[in-house]
Amino acid sequence: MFQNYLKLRIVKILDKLKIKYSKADNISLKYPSPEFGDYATNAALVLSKKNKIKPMILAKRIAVRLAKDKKVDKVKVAKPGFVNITLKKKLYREVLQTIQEENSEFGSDKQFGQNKKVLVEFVSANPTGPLNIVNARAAAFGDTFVRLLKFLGYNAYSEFYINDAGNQVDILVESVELRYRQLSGESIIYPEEAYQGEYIKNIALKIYLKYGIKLLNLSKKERFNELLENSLNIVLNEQVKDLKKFNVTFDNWISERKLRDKGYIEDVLTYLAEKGYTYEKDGAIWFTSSKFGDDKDRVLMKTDGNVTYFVPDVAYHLTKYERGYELLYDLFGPDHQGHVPRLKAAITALGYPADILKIIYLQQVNFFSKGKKIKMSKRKGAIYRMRNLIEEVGTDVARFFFLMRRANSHLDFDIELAKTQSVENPVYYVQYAHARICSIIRKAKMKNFTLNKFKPDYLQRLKEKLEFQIIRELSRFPEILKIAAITTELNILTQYLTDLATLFHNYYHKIPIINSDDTELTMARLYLISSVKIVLVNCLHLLGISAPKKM
RNA sequence: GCCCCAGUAGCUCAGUUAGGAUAGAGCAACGGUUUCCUAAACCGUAGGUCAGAAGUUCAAGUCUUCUCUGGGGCACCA
Repeated sequence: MFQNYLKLRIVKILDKLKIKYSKADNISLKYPSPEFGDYATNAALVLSKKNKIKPMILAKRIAVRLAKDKKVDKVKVAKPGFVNITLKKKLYREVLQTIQEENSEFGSDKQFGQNKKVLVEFVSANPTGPLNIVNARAAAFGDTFVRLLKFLGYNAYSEFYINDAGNQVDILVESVELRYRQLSGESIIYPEEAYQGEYIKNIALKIYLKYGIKLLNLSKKERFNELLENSLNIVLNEQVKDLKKFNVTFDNWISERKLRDKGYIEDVLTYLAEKGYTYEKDGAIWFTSSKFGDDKDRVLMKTDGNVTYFVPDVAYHLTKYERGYELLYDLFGPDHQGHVPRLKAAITALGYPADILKIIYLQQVNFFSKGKKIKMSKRKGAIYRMRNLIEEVGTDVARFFFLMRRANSHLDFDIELAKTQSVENPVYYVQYAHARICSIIRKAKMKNFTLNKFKPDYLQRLKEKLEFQIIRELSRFPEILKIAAITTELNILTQYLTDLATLFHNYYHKIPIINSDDTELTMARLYLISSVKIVLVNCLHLLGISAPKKM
């Protein structure tokens, strides 16, 4: 909370001392280990050479001035030239008051995002079957990321792109038709190329219950369209249901079919051709993507007259630009990485800035059950459904597990571990900290301690080292959120929660919070732990995880 | 062959917009804590050539180059 303030102070001091500095010097202001103080800066180390002053001497000069600041308690200079800053205890108390006043808004900073219009696209699964556990990681990550951006003052939207056109959809309809015919009494050998999953039978059954054998009387084209509409609806509804169970909602749904109907495909082909970025070879139409940083040129239209998957995707991304977003995030699996250079090439070719498109790669998730890796193949119907995962381990646990690791790391998800409700499971650890605080507050109420009678002066009674450590951790929350948003490393949030929970559990064991003989001290401590509660709740909420009052 | 990601304790992983001080957690191992607000917890001990090498720097797990190992990607599939 005080980082900005101290940064400005240091800059002012450097000016006064006539010390040369620039942004490139990377002056840091970090949280050192507690023994050194609250903040530490390397300014003297970084600037000594440029200004021809020994680091220790420069550090001392900075320290002397900094010590006079009204928020600073003491400043110490250490070994090579660090300046360690300790803030006044009064500020610690103000942190708690800020948290209580801002409550569910604590940590938010509407200035930070400057209302920038941001789009985050994720999941975007084919509507050819239920969502699987690979989609689940993207769902957890994307949803949390959007919540975070919104909290930080971005005008952020989540979007699901429905790939409801092309080959796979045709196979879906054909598969459903065969199952439908089987239900109608025809004896049909179900081919291997068709989708094998049980869900195809369910779709066919639903359609059969709705229409009976009526569809068989329709023309081939009409039947296809009926089956298509119905199948897509059923599958999409199921996907939405699963996402809802996973606490994931989307602001926008975009249909590829509708983009095609509106003529966006032809537009892309025309634009590229007009600019001279296409040519014909071997009966296909190619895009000169190699001119824009791609390895080689890519086919836009195949010899059979159909466009490749690439074209509607470009069309779709164009709409993102046309809709006025200033920052775009795509969450992709590792299998899409080869696809990105050509996408960016097309965007550049069409005159849009490709650099505002940020790709976040979510590495593969390996699921283990009883030490064995679970294998999946959609075609064979051997999928591990997102719904099954939610039913097995619960939304809270699943979301937390997905967000424990960096996006760039492969994730080993141990189902058995996730199911255990014990120490090993970090989710329970964090939630339990919250439940425990609620329990203490309940207990306190029974003994007639409520915060209604609280007075700020009572906070002066907080003197324990651990209490200051906790407040220090709480004061970091707003900065933690910003770092997470900028780096797109959401594991910082789960990490933070675990750290805060540890501090609290620790405190609980060492220091009795309710002390019937000392009302003021009890009040102060209740105020402290209810502040911890607020931060836990706010952070859990960003992660889409519940904060139970009892466990 | 080319491109992307990873390699840190026995295991799973952190190590932060920006290179800083003695590299941290959890699990597993070993030892301890229960008249007390939830033991779903807490405390302590042990555990490391940060894959390897060279370089840049006052300072490298972090940056650069090379090598090794693992995963993924290199379609007129989506």
